[in-house]
Amino acid sequence: MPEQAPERVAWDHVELTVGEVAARSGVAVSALHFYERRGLIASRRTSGNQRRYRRDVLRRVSFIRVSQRVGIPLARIAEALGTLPADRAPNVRDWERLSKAWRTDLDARIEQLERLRDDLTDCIGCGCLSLSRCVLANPHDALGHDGPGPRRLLVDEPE
Amino acid sequence: MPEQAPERVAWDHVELTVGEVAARSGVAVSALHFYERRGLIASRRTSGNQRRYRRDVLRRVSFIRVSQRVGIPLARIAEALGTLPADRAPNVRDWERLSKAWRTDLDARIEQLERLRDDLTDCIGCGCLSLSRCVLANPHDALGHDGPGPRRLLVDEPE
DNA sequence: TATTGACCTGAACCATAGTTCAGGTCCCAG
DNA sequence: CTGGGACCTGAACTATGGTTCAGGTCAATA
Repeated sequence: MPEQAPERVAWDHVELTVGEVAARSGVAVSALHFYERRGLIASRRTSGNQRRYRRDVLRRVSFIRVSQRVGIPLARIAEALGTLPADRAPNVRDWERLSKAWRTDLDARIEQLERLRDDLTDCIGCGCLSLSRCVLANPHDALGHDGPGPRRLLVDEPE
Repeated sequence: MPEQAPERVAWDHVELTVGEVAARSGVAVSALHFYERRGLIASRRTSGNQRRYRRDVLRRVSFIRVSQRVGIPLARIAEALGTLPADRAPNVRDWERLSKAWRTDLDARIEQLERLRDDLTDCIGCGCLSLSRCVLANPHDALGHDGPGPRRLLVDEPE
Protein backbone atom coordinates (compact mmCIF):
# COMPACT_ATOMS: atom_id res chain seq x y z
CA MET A 1 0.00 0.00 0.00
CA PRO A 2 2.74 2.54 0.72
CA GLU A 3 4.18 1.57 -2.65
CA GLN A 4 1.09 2.67 -4.51
CA ALA A 5 1.97 6.34 -4.69
CA PRO A 6 5.63 6.81 -3.90
CA GLU A 7 5.82 10.57 -4.50
CA ARG A 8 2.44 11.33 -3.03
CA VAL A 9 3.80 11.79 0.46
CA ALA A 10 6.19 14.47 -0.75
CA TRP A 11 3.54 16.22 -2.83
CA ASP A 12 1.21 16.47 0.10
CA HIS A 13 3.84 18.63 1.66
CA VAL A 14 4.18 20.70 -1.44
CA GLU A 15 1.01 22.62 -0.78
CA LEU A 16 1.35 24.98 2.12
CA THR A 17 -1.27 26.15 4.58
CA VAL A 18 -1.56 29.84 5.26
CA GLY A 19 0.10 29.33 8.63
CA GLU A 20 3.07 27.63 7.04
CA VAL A 21 3.47 30.38 4.49
CA ALA A 22 3.26 32.91 7.32
CA ALA A 23 5.89 31.09 9.39
CA ARG A 24 8.28 30.66 6.48
CA SER A 25 7.87 34.08 4.94
CA GLY A 26 7.71 36.05 8.16
CA VAL A 27 4.51 37.70 6.96
CA ALA A 28 1.40 37.62 9.16
CA VAL A 29 -1.56 35.49 8.17
CA SER A 30 -3.69 38.61 8.06
CA ALA A 31 -1.26 40.15 5.59
CA LEU A 32 -1.45 37.07 3.37
CA HIS A 33 -5.23 37.30 3.37
CA PHE A 34 -4.85 40.95 2.51
CA TYR A 35 -2.45 40.23 -0.37
CA GLU A 36 -4.88 37.66 -1.68
CA ARG A 37 -7.76 40.15 -1.66
CA ARG A 38 -5.53 42.53 -3.58
CA GLY A 39 -4.66 39.86 -6.09
CA LEU A 40 -0.96 39.60 -5.29
CA ILE A 41 -1.11 35.94 -4.41
CA ALA A 42 -3.61 33.16 -5.03
CA SER A 43 -4.59 29.90 -3.39
CA ARG A 44 -6.55 26.79 -3.98
CA ARG A 45 -9.27 25.95 -1.46
CA THR A 46 -9.73 22.59 0.19
CA SER A 47 -13.17 21.03 0.49
CA GLY A 48 -13.27 22.64 3.92
CA ASN A 49 -12.60 26.10 2.40
CA GLN A 50 -9.07 26.37 3.71
CA ARG A 51 -6.32 27.90 1.63
CA ARG A 52 -3.58 25.81 0.11
CA TYR A 53 -0.64 27.53 -1.54
CA ARG A 54 1.79 26.25 -4.10
CA ARG A 55 5.38 26.52 -2.95
CA ASP A 56 6.17 29.29 -5.41
CA VAL A 57 3.95 31.60 -3.40
CA LEU A 58 7.00 31.95 -1.15
CA ARG A 59 8.93 33.51 -3.97
CA ARG A 60 6.05 35.86 -4.68
CA VAL A 61 5.83 36.89 -1.04
CA SER A 62 9.57 37.36 -1.04
CA PHE A 63 9.23 39.59 -4.08
CA ILE A 64 6.48 41.55 -2.37
CA ARG A 65 8.66 42.12 0.69
CA VAL A 66 11.63 43.18 -1.35
CA SER A 67 9.48 45.48 -3.45
CA GLN A 68 8.06 47.11 -0.36
CA ARG A 69 11.55 47.69 0.97
CA VAL A 70 12.32 49.37 -2.32
CA GLY A 71 9.31 51.57 -1.65
CA ILE A 72 6.93 50.30 -4.29
CA PRO A 73 3.24 50.51 -3.35
CA LEU A 74 1.24 47.30 -3.35
CA ALA A 75 -0.82 48.37 -6.34
CA ARG A 76 2.30 48.60 -8.50
CA ILE A 77 3.62 45.33 -7.12
CA ALA A 78 0.33 43.73 -8.07
CA GLU A 79 0.66 45.11 -11.59
CA ALA A 80 4.18 43.77 -11.89
CA LEU A 81 3.11 40.34 -10.63
CA GLY A 82 0.31 40.47 -13.14
CA THR A 83 2.85 40.49 -15.96
CA LEU A 84 4.16 37.09 -14.92
CA PRO A 85 3.12 34.27 -17.25
CA ALA A 86 -0.08 32.58 -16.20
CA ASP A 87 0.59 29.33 -18.02
CA ARG A 88 3.91 28.40 -16.43
CA ALA A 89 5.76 28.97 -13.19
CA PRO A 90 7.87 32.14 -13.28
CA ASN A 91 11.53 31.48 -13.92
CA VAL A 92 14.68 33.35 -13.00
CA ARG A 93 14.45 35.62 -16.02
CA ASP A 94 10.91 36.64 -15.12
CA TRP A 95 11.99 37.72 -11.65
CA GLU A 96 15.03 39.39 -13.12
CA ARG A 97 12.86 41.49 -15.42
CA LEU A 98 10.73 42.67 -12.51
CA SER A 99 13.74 43.37 -10.30
CA LYS A 100 15.31 45.45 -13.03
CA ALA A 101 12.23 47.63 -13.20
CA TRP A 102 12.55 48.29 -9.48
CA ARG A 103 16.22 49.06 -9.90
CA THR A 104 15.37 51.78 -12.38
CA ASP A 105 12.85 53.08 -9.90
CA LEU A 106 15.38 53.04 -7.10
CA ASP A 107 17.95 54.85 -9.19
CA ALA A 108 15.45 57.58 -9.94
CA ARG A 109 14.49 57.98 -6.31
CA ILE A 110 18.07 58.06 -5.15
CA GLU A 111 18.84 60.74 -7.71
CA GLN A 112 15.83 62.72 -6.58
CA LEU A 113 16.88 62.48 -2.95
CA GLU A 114 20.40 63.54 -3.86
CA ARG A 115 19.04 66.62 -5.62
CA LEU A 116 16.95 67.29 -2.58
CA ARG A 117 20.00 66.95 -0.35
CA ASP A 118 21.94 69.37 -2.49
CA ASP A 119 19.09 71.85 -2.41
CA LEU A 120 18.83 71.44 1.32
CA THR A 121 22.56 72.02 1.68
CA ASP A 122 22.20 75.25 -0.25
CA CYS A 123 19.29 76.19 1.93
CA ILE A 124 21.26 75.56 5.09
CA GLY A 125 23.88 77.88 3.67
CA CYS A 126 21.44 80.64 2.90
CA GLY A 127 19.22 79.84 5.84
CA CYS A 128 16.30 81.09 3.87
CA LEU A 129 13.40 78.66 3.69
CA SER A 130 11.65 81.57 2.13
CA LEU A 131 8.46 80.78 0.31
CA SER A 132 9.31 83.00 -2.61
CA ARG A 133 13.03 82.39 -2.97
CA CYS A 134 13.77 78.91 -1.69
CA VAL A 135 14.04 76.16 -4.28
CA LEU A 136 12.99 73.67 -1.65
CA ALA A 137 9.77 75.38 -0.77
CA ASN A 138 8.95 75.70 -4.45
CA PRO A 139 9.07 72.32 -6.15
CA HIS A 140 9.49 73.99 -9.54
CA ASP A 141 5.79 73.67 -10.30
CA ALA A 142 4.00 75.92 -7.83
CA LEU A 143 4.54 79.68 -7.94
CA GLY A 144 4.98 81.40 -11.26
CA HIS A 145 1.59 83.00 -10.94
CA ASP A 146 2.34 86.46 -9.70
CA GLY A 147 -1.11 87.73 -9.06
CA PRO A 148 -2.19 90.92 -7.37
CA GLY A 149 -1.79 91.67 -3.72
CA PRO A 150 1.00 92.98 -1.57
CA ARG A 151 3.12 89.94 -2.19
CA ARG A 152 6.51 91.29 -1.26
CA LEU A 153 5.15 93.01 1.80
CA LEU A 154 3.55 89.92 3.23
CA VAL A 155 5.77 87.11 2.14
CA ASP A 156 9.29 88.24 2.62
CA GLU A 157 9.05 90.88 5.24
CA PRO A 158 12.02 90.68 7.58
CA GLU A 159 11.52 89.15 10.97
CA MET B 1 -6.17 111.47 12.83
CA PRO B 2 -4.19 109.52 10.23
CA GLU B 3 -1.07 110.84 11.96
CA GLN B 4 -1.99 109.27 15.24
CA ALA B 5 -0.61 105.78 14.50
CA PRO B 6 1.65 105.94 11.49
CA GLU B 7 2.73 102.30 11.44
CA ARG B 8 -0.61 100.92 12.45
CA VAL B 9 -1.82 100.58 8.89
CA ALA B 10 1.12 98.34 8.05
CA TRP B 11 0.73 96.25 11.19
CA ASP B 12 -2.89 95.57 10.44
CA HIS B 13 -1.61 93.78 7.39
CA VAL B 14 0.95 91.88 9.37
CA GLU B 15 -1.56 89.43 10.72
CA LEU B 16 -2.77 87.05 8.10
CA THR B 17 -6.10 85.31 7.77
CA VAL B 18 -6.12 81.60 7.15
CA GLY B 19 -7.13 82.23 3.56
CA GLU B 20 -4.17 84.53 3.03
CA VAL B 21 -1.75 82.01 4.50
CA ALA B 22 -3.29 79.35 2.28
CA ALA B 23 -2.94 81.51 -0.83
CA ARG B 24 0.63 82.51 -0.07
CA SER B 25 1.89 79.15 1.08
CA GLY B 26 0.06 77.02 -1.43
CA VAL B 27 -1.29 74.90 1.40
CA ALA B 28 -5.05 74.28 1.69
CA VAL B 29 -7.00 75.92 4.49
CA SER B 30 -8.00 72.46 5.71
CA ALA B 31 -4.33 71.50 5.94
CA LEU B 32 -3.59 74.62 7.98
CA HIS B 33 -6.39 73.72 10.38
CA PHE B 34 -4.92 70.25 10.53
CA TYR B 35 -1.41 71.53 11.26
CA GLU B 36 -2.82 73.70 14.00
CA ARG B 37 -4.57 70.74 15.63
CA ARG B 38 -1.26 68.91 15.53
CA GLY B 39 0.53 71.83 17.10
CA LEU B 40 2.74 72.68 14.13
CA ILE B 41 1.44 76.19 13.82
CA ALA B 42 -0.50 78.51 16.10
CA SER B 43 -2.84 81.42 15.72
CA ARG B 44 -4.47 84.17 17.66
CA ARG B 45 -8.27 84.37 17.54
CA THR B 46 -10.23 87.51 16.82
CA SER B 47 -13.26 88.41 18.91
CA GLY B 48 -15.26 86.62 16.24
CA ASN B 49 -13.20 83.43 16.72
CA GLN B 50 -11.36 83.74 13.45
CA ARG B 51 -7.69 82.81 13.13
CA ARG B 52 -5.02 85.44 12.72
CA TYR B 53 -1.49 84.40 11.97
CA ARG B 54 1.78 86.19 12.50
CA ARG B 55 3.80 86.51 9.32
CA ASP B 56 6.42 84.06 10.48
CA VAL B 57 3.84 81.29 10.16
CA LEU B 58 4.77 81.39 6.48
CA ARG B 59 8.29 80.34 7.32
CA ARG B 60 6.98 77.56 9.51
CA VAL B 61 4.68 76.33 6.76
CA SER B 62 7.57 76.54 4.36
CA PHE B 63 9.64 74.46 6.75
CA ILE B 64 6.81 71.93 7.04
CA ARG B 65 6.60 71.62 3.25
CA VAL B 66 10.33 71.22 2.87
CA SER B 67 10.46 68.68 5.67
CA GLN B 68 7.70 66.67 4.06
CA ARG B 69 9.59 66.64 0.78
CA VAL B 70 12.55 65.29 2.72
CA GLY B 71 10.22 62.57 3.95
CA ILE B 72 9.89 63.54 7.58
CA PRO B 73 6.54 62.62 9.17
CA LEU B 74 4.48 65.43 10.68
CA ALA B 75 5.03 64.16 14.21
CA ARG B 76 8.78 64.61 13.88
CA ILE B 77 8.34 67.97 12.21
CA ALA B 78 6.18 69.02 15.14
CA GLU B 79 8.89 67.89 17.56
CA ALA B 80 11.50 69.86 15.66
CA LEU B 81 9.32 72.96 15.61
CA GLY B 82 8.83 72.49 19.32
CA THR B 83 12.52 73.07 19.89
CA LEU B 84 12.27 76.58 18.50
CA PRO B 85 12.50 79.27 21.17
CA ALA B 86 9.13 80.32 22.50
CA ASP B 87 10.23 83.72 23.73
CA ARG B 88 11.59 85.18 20.48
CA ALA B 89 11.00 84.76 16.78
CA PRO B 90 13.20 82.02 15.27
CA ASN B 91 16.23 83.33 13.49
CA VAL B 92 18.35 82.05 10.66
CA ARG B 93 20.47 79.92 12.96
CA ASP B 94 17.41 78.23 14.42
CA TRP B 95 16.22 77.18 10.98
CA GLU B 96 19.72 76.16 10.08
CA ARG B 97 19.89 73.83 13.06
CA LEU B 98 16.66 72.12 12.07
CA SER B 99 17.64 71.87 8.43
CA LYS B 100 20.92 70.26 9.40
CA ALA B 101 19.08 67.55 11.30
CA TRP B 102 17.07 66.78 8.18
CA ARG B 103 20.25 66.68 6.14
CA THR B 104 21.65 64.01 8.42
CA ASP B 105 18.41 62.16 8.00
CA LEU B 106 18.52 62.49 4.24
CA ASP B 107 22.11 61.28 4.11
CA ALA B 108 21.16 58.21 6.09
CA ARG B 109 18.23 57.42 3.88
CA ILE B 110 20.21 57.91 0.71
CA GLU B 111 22.87 55.58 2.04
CA GLN B 112 20.24 53.03 2.94
CA LEU B 113 18.69 53.22 -0.51
CA GLU B 114 22.11 52.84 -2.09
CA ARG B 115 22.75 49.70 -0.08
CA LEU B 116 19.35 48.47 -1.14
CA ARG B 117 20.20 49.19 -4.76
CA ASP B 118 23.46 47.30 -4.49
CA ASP B 119 21.69 44.35 -2.89
CA LEU B 120 19.05 44.46 -5.58
CA THR B 121 21.73 44.52 -8.25
CA ASP B 122 23.27 41.42 -6.72
CA CYS B 123 19.86 39.84 -6.62
CA ILE B 124 19.26 40.60 -10.27
CA GLY B 125 22.53 38.86 -10.93
CA CYS B 126 21.66 35.79 -8.92
CA GLY B 127 17.98 36.01 -9.74
CA CYS B 128 17.24 34.41 -6.45
CA LEU B 129 14.73 36.29 -4.33
CA SER B 130 14.91 33.24 -2.14
CA LEU B 131 13.53 33.62 1.32
CA SER B 132 16.41 31.80 2.94
CA ARG B 133 19.34 33.04 0.87
CA CYS B 134 18.48 36.47 -0.44
CA VAL B 135 19.83 39.42 1.54
CA LEU B 136 16.94 41.49 0.30
CA ALA B 137 14.26 39.21 1.57
CA ASN B 138 16.01 39.03 4.94
CA PRO B 139 16.61 42.50 6.30
CA HIS B 140 19.38 41.18 8.55
CA ASP B 141 17.07 40.85 11.53
CA ALA B 142 14.59 38.12 10.62
CA LEU B 143 15.75 34.54 10.21
CA GLY B 144 18.50 33.21 12.40
CA HIS B 145 16.01 31.12 14.30
CA ASP B 146 16.33 27.74 12.73
CA GLY B 147 13.56 25.88 14.46
CA PRO B 148 12.24 22.46 13.68
CA GLY B 149 10.33 21.52 10.59
CA PRO B 150 11.30 20.50 7.07
CA ARG B 151 12.76 23.88 6.37
CA ARG B 152 15.03 23.05 3.49
CA LEU B 153 12.40 20.91 1.88
CA LEU B 154 9.74 23.55 1.87
CA VAL B 155 11.60 26.76 1.48
CA ASP B 156 14.14 26.22 -1.17
CA GLU B 157 12.79 23.38 -3.15
CA PRO B 158 13.49 23.90 -6.86
CA GLU B 159 10.66 25.07 -9.06
C1' DT C 1 -15.04 10.95 19.92
C1' DA C 2 -13.86 15.04 22.09
C1' DT C 3 -11.00 18.73 22.20
C1' DT C 4 -7.85 22.05 20.80
C1' DG C 5 -5.31 24.68 17.67
C1' DA C 6 -5.53 26.34 13.07
C1' DC C 7 -8.47 28.21 9.95
C1' DC C 8 -12.60 30.99 7.92
C1' DT C 9 -15.30 35.61 7.17
C1' DG C 10 -16.60 40.32 7.66
C1' DA C 11 -16.37 44.39 10.26
C1' DA C 12 -14.06 47.46 12.91
C1' DC C 13 -9.92 49.65 14.05
C1' DC C 14 -4.79 51.70 13.81
C1' DA C 15 -1.64 55.31 11.90
C1' DT C 16 -0.60 59.08 8.40
C1' DA C 17 -2.04 63.13 6.05
C1' DG C 18 -5.20 65.20 4.94
C1' DT C 19 -10.21 66.54 2.20
C1' DT C 20 -15.08 67.08 2.07
C1' DC C 21 -19.40 68.17 3.95
C1' DA C 22 -23.11 70.10 6.74
C1' DG C 23 -24.70 73.54 9.40
C1' DG C 24 -23.81 77.75 11.32
C1' DT C 25 -21.18 82.50 12.07
C1' DC C 26 -18.42 86.66 10.75
C1' DC C 27 -17.57 90.69 8.46
C1' DC C 28 -16.97 93.80 4.53
C1' DA C 29 -18.77 96.20 0.43
C1' DG C 30 -22.45 98.22 -1.66
C1' DC D 1 -28.17 97.04 6.85
C1' DT D 2 -28.13 93.32 3.91
C1' DG D 3 -25.94 89.93 0.75
C1' DG D 4 -22.41 86.87 0.00
C1' DG D 5 -17.80 85.28 0.47
C1' DA D 6 -14.70 83.90 4.02
C1' DC D 7 -14.62 81.73 8.16
C1' DC D 8 -15.89 78.34 12.11
C1' DT D 9 -16.67 73.35 14.03
C1' DG D 10 -17.07 68.43 14.18
C1' DA D 11 -17.88 64.32 11.72
C1' DA D 12 -17.30 61.52 8.01
C1' DC D 13 -14.59 60.09 4.16
C1' DT D 14 -10.15 59.23 1.07
C1' DA D 15 -5.97 56.14 0.37
C1' DT D 16 -2.29 52.80 2.05
C1' DG D 17 -1.12 48.67 4.52
C1' DG D 18 -2.36 46.30 7.27
C1' DT D 19 -4.12 44.28 12.55
C1' DT D 20 -7.63 42.88 15.74
C1' DC D 21 -11.87 40.92 17.00
C1' DA D 22 -16.12 38.19 17.09
C1' DG D 23 -18.36 34.33 15.91
C1' DG D 24 -18.10 30.14 13.67
C1' DT D 25 -15.74 25.92 11.13
C1' DC D 26 -12.02 22.39 10.12
C1' DA D 27 -8.98 18.85 11.15
C1' DA D 28 -5.64 16.26 13.55
C1' DT D 29 -4.45 14.25 17.98
C1' DA D 30 -5.16 11.99 22.34
